[in-house]
Parts: sequence; structure tokens; C-alpha cells
Amino acid sequence: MIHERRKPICATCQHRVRSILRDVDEYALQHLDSTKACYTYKKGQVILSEGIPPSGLYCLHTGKVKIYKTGDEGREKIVRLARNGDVIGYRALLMGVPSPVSAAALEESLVCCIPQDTFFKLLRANGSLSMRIIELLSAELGNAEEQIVHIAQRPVRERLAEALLLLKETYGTEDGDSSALSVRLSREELAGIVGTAIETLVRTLADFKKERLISTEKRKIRILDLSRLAKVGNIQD
Amino acid sequence: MIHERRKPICATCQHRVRSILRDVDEYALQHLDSTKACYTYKKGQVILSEGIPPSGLYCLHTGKVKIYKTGDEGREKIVRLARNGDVIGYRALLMGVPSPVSAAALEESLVCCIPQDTFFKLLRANGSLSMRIIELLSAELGNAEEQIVHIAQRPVRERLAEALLLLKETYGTEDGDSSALSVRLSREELAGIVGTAIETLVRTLADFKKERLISTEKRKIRILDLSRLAKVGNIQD
DNA sequence: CGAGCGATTGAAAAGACTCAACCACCGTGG
DNA sequence: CCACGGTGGTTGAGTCTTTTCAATCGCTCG
Repeated sequence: MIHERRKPICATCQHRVRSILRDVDEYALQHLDSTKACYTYKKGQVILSEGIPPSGLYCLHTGKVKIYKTGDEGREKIVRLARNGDVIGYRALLMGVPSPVSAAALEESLVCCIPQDTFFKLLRANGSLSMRIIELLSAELGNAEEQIVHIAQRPVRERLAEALLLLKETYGTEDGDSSALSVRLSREELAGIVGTAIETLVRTLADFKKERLISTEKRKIRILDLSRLAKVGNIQD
Repeated sequence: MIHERRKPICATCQHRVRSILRDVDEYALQHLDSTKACYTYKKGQVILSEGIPPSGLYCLHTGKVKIYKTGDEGREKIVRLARNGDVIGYRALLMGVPSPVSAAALEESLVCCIPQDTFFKLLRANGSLSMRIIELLSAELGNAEEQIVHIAQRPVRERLAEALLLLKETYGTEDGDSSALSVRLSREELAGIVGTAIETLVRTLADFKKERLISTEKRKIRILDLSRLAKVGNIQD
């Protein structure tokens, strides 16, 4: 099911500049490379399950991953999107508790898994790593609080516009078509980001199409009018 | 407006066991006491404002404080409730950025303010403090994610039941009346916790009263049937 | 006493959800 | 090859929840 494949080298990893591991020293990087394992996950495969302790620190090298929680009725609420260089499962690992969230690949993804021991050794040896983790947690908490306010107070229409801009921001656009989002989501996943029912999402997408804000073609979404979409989404910057 | 008053001593503070400062050493505690300032805030007074850098690390000694964000239309969404021993403003202080949230006293509160310098000195000198902060951030992020899913997927009725139980859990009950919540909130504040309109909150409270789940008397709320309320709120533990 | 604020209630409207049907596409197996 | 079934997407209709607007009420404070 999950195959170990080509193993990227942390020392030369281009995504490390964005990572919490960005200022780990040479020596530790070697230890990291020698103890880590790397896997490819196919689209849809689950990397981490809510309620289960993660087996290590997952580091996304290539691909796109959704972080989500499952509600009472089994509906998924996506709480975060991970991209190259992002770590997954670090919270549960640090606290020694079951993971509060699930993670699954949105497309084929290459993920490095750093053993718990290595991670904790790193944490002890590298003084700034804990500060990097604090920064990451702070940023994620900030985003989460923002999301709370928006879900509580903004209508679906605004939240969808916001979500589309987030997707562009996070995963960028296709090579050769700067208006087409590079990520392909099912309607259900998109609804899971916005926090609404599938049907409501579909209708609101249809509205946006009528208003020439976007166009869709299967799962490919093009943003036709960025500034007007930003206005709909109440985006300030 | 804000008066400096009696100054509690960290070394003997009974709330320190719950605090991120719980394992700061004797010497550092003395430095803390000698540099900190303490203020009393009256009910409603703002301790910290969204968008403004905090002037220090606030440590709630006595009282009750709401942490909230203000939405587009000016409506407040309460994202967290602080009680004795909780710290406020630590995120913005650590990151050196404006506060992402506001904080205001729900009742007269005694708050110690630790200067930024002292806090960072503490952080450098005390190895475990950063881990305490990571624990705190993790817990708060977990709560925030939980809240996201609930606001997105649960009806007001369930969220209100949950909120009432949270209030009991957080602030406890009155001396001599273990069913009466010790915290007194306006309807607007309660609505701000649940994430709904005031009128909807009032109606749902009225429903609960009819069902003999609670009783209200001005702002005093009594929980009459804890287990049934927990059932309404979908609480598992 | 009157102004003003917070709480409550009613009525109407809007927003979002659910249910159901239908379509389009795709791959499979007869 | 084509019929078939399954999945994901779309649309319509009706309903339910929640919000909004408006009016009223009670209380407190100057």
C-alpha cells in the first residue's frame, strides 16, 4: 500500500528554508537523513488518523495534504492545508498524545517520516527548534481563531471567495496558466474547507461562474477576476 | 482608570501550579516580583486590544477575562476564557507582533504585568519554559480546532449546551450553590461564546428553561440537569 | 420622571440544509 | 461492443434554522 521510494536528502532540500528545521546544523541533518524513512502516498491515502498517535514527525516533501477533523455526522471539516516543507503530526508527538486531527494526501505526495527519538534528540540539541515550533503554533492558532470568527459571522459566499484565494495562495497556479489553481479538489473537499454542505457549495460556485468571477472545468478552477473575488471575500491586504 | 494596587507575590502564588511559570526557579521568581506591575481592571475594562502590541505578559491573578476577536460588523466572537493563573498576550509578545485578539475583564480582575525584558530573560534562563509554552499553544490550538468543527457543523442548541458546561468547567459554581454558575455574562457575551445572534441565544435559553435544563435569574444561570444538558451538548466524557 | 441600556418577544425574511431526482462520466464485466 | 452500476456533480423543491427588524418591557441611574 505505502511504498518507500526515492529518499530526498534534508541537507539539500529546497523546502527547508520554509521549514521549522531550517536552522538545524549539518551534523544533526545527517542523523536525520540516516534515521528517517520516506513514503509516497497516493491521492486520498491517509497519512495520519485522528485519535491515533503518530509514528513520527511527518515532513511533506512533495505534494499536497489536507488536515481535517471528522464531525459527529461523519462530515469532514478541513482545518489546514499542508504544502512542501510543512510538518504534520508534530503536536501529538510533542505532547505524547493521540493526534487531534487526520491528514490525507490530496494528490500523490512524498512524505519523510522522522522517528520520534530523532525528533526529540533534535529538540534537545538544537536550541532554536523549540522557538520555531512556538512560531508555527502561534501562526496556526492565529489562523484557527480567524477561521472561528469567519465561520461564525460570515456567509458562505464570503467564505468560499476567501477559500479560493487561500487555495491560490497556498498551492499556487498551473504552469502556463496563472489563473488556474494547481490544486484539484472534490466538491466535498471544497465544502469541507468552507464549512458548508456540498449542495450549497455547488450553488455558490455556480453563482460565481455566472458573475464571471471564476470558471470551472471538472475540478479545475480558474480565477477570472481576482480583485473582484477578493472584494467578495472581504480581503483587506 | 487603571489603578496599581496590592501586589501578589509570585513565589507564594497559589495559581502558579497551573501556570506556564510553574517551574521557574526561586531566583527568577524574585526578579519577576521586583520588575512586575499589578493592576486591577473593573468589569468591562479592556486589558489588551486587537492590533496593538501588548506592553508585557499579563498574568491573571484574580478574576475572569474574555479573549475575543471583533468581526467585520463589529460583533465580538469570544475565542477563549481566561481564569486564575492564565497568561494573556504571550503570543504577540513572543512573536513581536500586534495582538491578534482583545482581552477584557468579565468582572473586577487583578492582573500582573511582566515586562517584556523579564519575560525573555526568563525564557533564556529557564529551559522548560519554552516547553510549557508549546504545551499551552498546543492545547489552545486543539480547542480552537474543536471550536471550528462545532461552529461549522453543530446547531446553536448544541453549542449553547456545550458553552454552559464550559462555563461551569472553567469558572465553577457559586459557594453554597453548586448549580449556579459563578460567572455572570450579558446575553451578548453568551452569544459571543456560542457564535450566534443575541435573539437566537435568548430564545434557546428560554427553550432550556422550559425543558427544566437550566433556570435563569438576571445573569445568574443555574444548571438544573447536568446530565441531560450534557446529552444536548453531545458531550462524551 | 425620563433617558437609555439590556433583555425579551413577535413576525418576517433570508440563508443554508436536506431530500430527491437526475445527469455525466468512467470503468468493468458480460 | 455495449449495458451496467457506481461515483461525483448538479439542480429543484421544500423545510428548517437562524437572522434581522421592530416593538415592548423592566430596570437603573442621573
